[in-house]
This record gives sequence, C-alpha cells and structure tokens, in this order.
Amino acid sequence: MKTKVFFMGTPDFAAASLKALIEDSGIEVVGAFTQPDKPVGRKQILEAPPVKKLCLEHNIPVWQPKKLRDGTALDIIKECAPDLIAVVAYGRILPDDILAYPRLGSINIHGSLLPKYRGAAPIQWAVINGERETGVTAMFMASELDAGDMIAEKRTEILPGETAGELFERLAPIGAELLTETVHALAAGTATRVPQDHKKATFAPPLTKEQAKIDFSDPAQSIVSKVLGLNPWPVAEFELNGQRIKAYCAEVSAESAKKPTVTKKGLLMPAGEGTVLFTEIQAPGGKRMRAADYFRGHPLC
RNA sequence: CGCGGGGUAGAGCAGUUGGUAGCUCGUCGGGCUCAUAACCCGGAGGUCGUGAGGUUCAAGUCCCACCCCCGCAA
Repeated sequence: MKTKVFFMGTPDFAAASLKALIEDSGIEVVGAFTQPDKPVGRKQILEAPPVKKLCLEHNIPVWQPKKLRDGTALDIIKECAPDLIAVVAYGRILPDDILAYPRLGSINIHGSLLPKYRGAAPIQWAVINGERETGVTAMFMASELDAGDMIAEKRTEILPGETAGELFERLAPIGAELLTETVHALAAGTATRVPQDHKKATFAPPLTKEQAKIDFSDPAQSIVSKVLGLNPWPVAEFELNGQRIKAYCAEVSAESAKKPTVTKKGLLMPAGEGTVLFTEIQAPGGKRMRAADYFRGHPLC
C-alpha cells in the first residue's frame, strides 16, 4: 500500500523534494498545490513555477489556488484523499483545517536547524550571519510559522566562500532525502516528535533590496558573509566612482588596503575591520564577471 | 509596445566632427634573474552581432530591420 502524499511547494528547492517523492516506489503523489504563475523576466512573461512544471511532466494533478481559506482548497485536498500533506517552500501559510485533515498529519521541510531561523529565508540568513553549520528540519506543521514539533533533521557544514545559492542547491537534495525518510517513518509509525525550544527561536525574515547596500564601516568578515548570503538575490552592492557595482563573490583579504585598489585577484576595499577582496562583480548594463576582468577595461582613476 | 545599457582580437574595454582599428590582460618566441603573478624585446590573433540592406568617393563610426546579452522594474 503506497502512502498517498499531497504536495505543496513552489521553487526549485521544493521541486527537488517532489521529485524524490515521485521516484519513491512506496509513495504516491496524489496532487499538488503551487503558487500561481507569475510574470517573470524583462518582458513580464508568465512563467510556471518549477513544481508546476514537474507535475505536468508526471501527470500529477496540480492547482494554483489564490485563496486557501474559502473552503475550495480543502475540498480539492479531500478529493485526493491523501494520507499526509508535505509542504516544502510553498510560500503561504496554511489554515488549520487543512493542516488537520490528513490522517498522518501535515509536515514541512524547513531549511534550517530549528528552532533557529524560522521564516522565509533561513538559508540566506544562515550565510549572512556567518554560521558554520546549518541543515534541514522535518516538522509537523503548527498554526504558528515554523514552530511545530520536530521529527528529524540533517546537518551540513557551510563551506567557506559558499553562496546562499550554492547552499540552496546542496540543501535541496538533502531536504528531499529527509522528506522521503520522514514520510516512510510516519507511515511505519516510527516517527519521533520533539517540541521546539521556543525560547531559542530566531527568525529569518524575507530579504529585501534595502539591505543590499554594503556598509564599509562593517568588519570585512560581515561584509563577505553578506555578499555571499545575498547571492543570487537581491545581491549586495556598493558605489565606486559613481557606478553602482553589484558584488557576487568576496573574501576577506590577507592584504590590506587604505583605499580601493585593484590587484590580480580583484578589487580590494578597506572595511571597518580588515580588507575585503571582491572577486566577482557586475556593473549596470554589464555582465557578471571576474573583478579582475572588469578592471582591465575600467581602470580606477 | 514598461524604462534603460550593450554586442570591436582568447578576456575586459577605447575608438574623437565617417577615411580599412587601438589599450590592458592572456597567449607564443626570445632575454634578464637563485627565483617570480616581476621586468625587457619581439610575434600571432579582428569578415568591428546579423542583413553581399540604405546613405556616401569612403562606415566600427550615420539610417533601417532582425538576433543575442545585461541593469531597473516585477
């Protein structure tokens, strides 16, 4: 008897989990919710989220409800008769009646080691704050955001120089593995349930463009963590000779500089404490490129 | 038709009021050095996005069309 799972998720990170469920012979994905198509790109072209694409490829019924609280969403789920609901980066808060419906419960895979970094951007904040370790946590969903009882977690080191985007890609399959394991554990009745220590909870709110600006009075290490955590979005930036420069990759430099300096490795910028070496940047209208390349054609005055 | 920048040697750029192209780096050869991402000398490498389009004695440089890349905005 296959475990029937109703899936909810939106971006690539979620699609990785969905794919794992689809490929698991003991699991049947009976339906899915994902966010409505959104205009993306320069010309506002409507594009389907990764989860929707995957569903279409595998003939899994998929809906993109705008409202979850008018009853129709719950009706759809009832029709699919899932044993449990699995949510991965769906981007919406689910009403209690939906959470309570499946007999095995509603679970969520979250990109942090709870109770730390509850919220929308756990992976990015872990990088921004210079954490050395992070992971994914499986939990039962509660009405309060990311506050449900924990089932299991998987840990991983944050590598030096790793960007949030890279960490995302590395965490996606780990989360997928955790999800399938958790589904099987629930089906077998062997899943554990541990309440979070709510006093230790921290939060990871959505990133905004306002925080993209680099403050060079910060320590070099903080600036580097910020650059890495804000890549690929919204991307840290700073001004140089009146040009707005986006910073994709940076590291703390062993060399020191008192003013902006170009070297073979990139651009050195003095910080509040230490010196930052920008290695990958992008100017308006230009492509993203190695800092050393950029300054070959744009020498500092 | 959302706003805007750009497509010139392997890479990043410059190219003035139109007259067949330069710079930095890399690369190749040679030299110097205990040594080097250092320095010196020399060389190779470009149908200037596409359209055997328009204007012109002459177009990278002006006009037209198309393709591609990118920033903003979402």
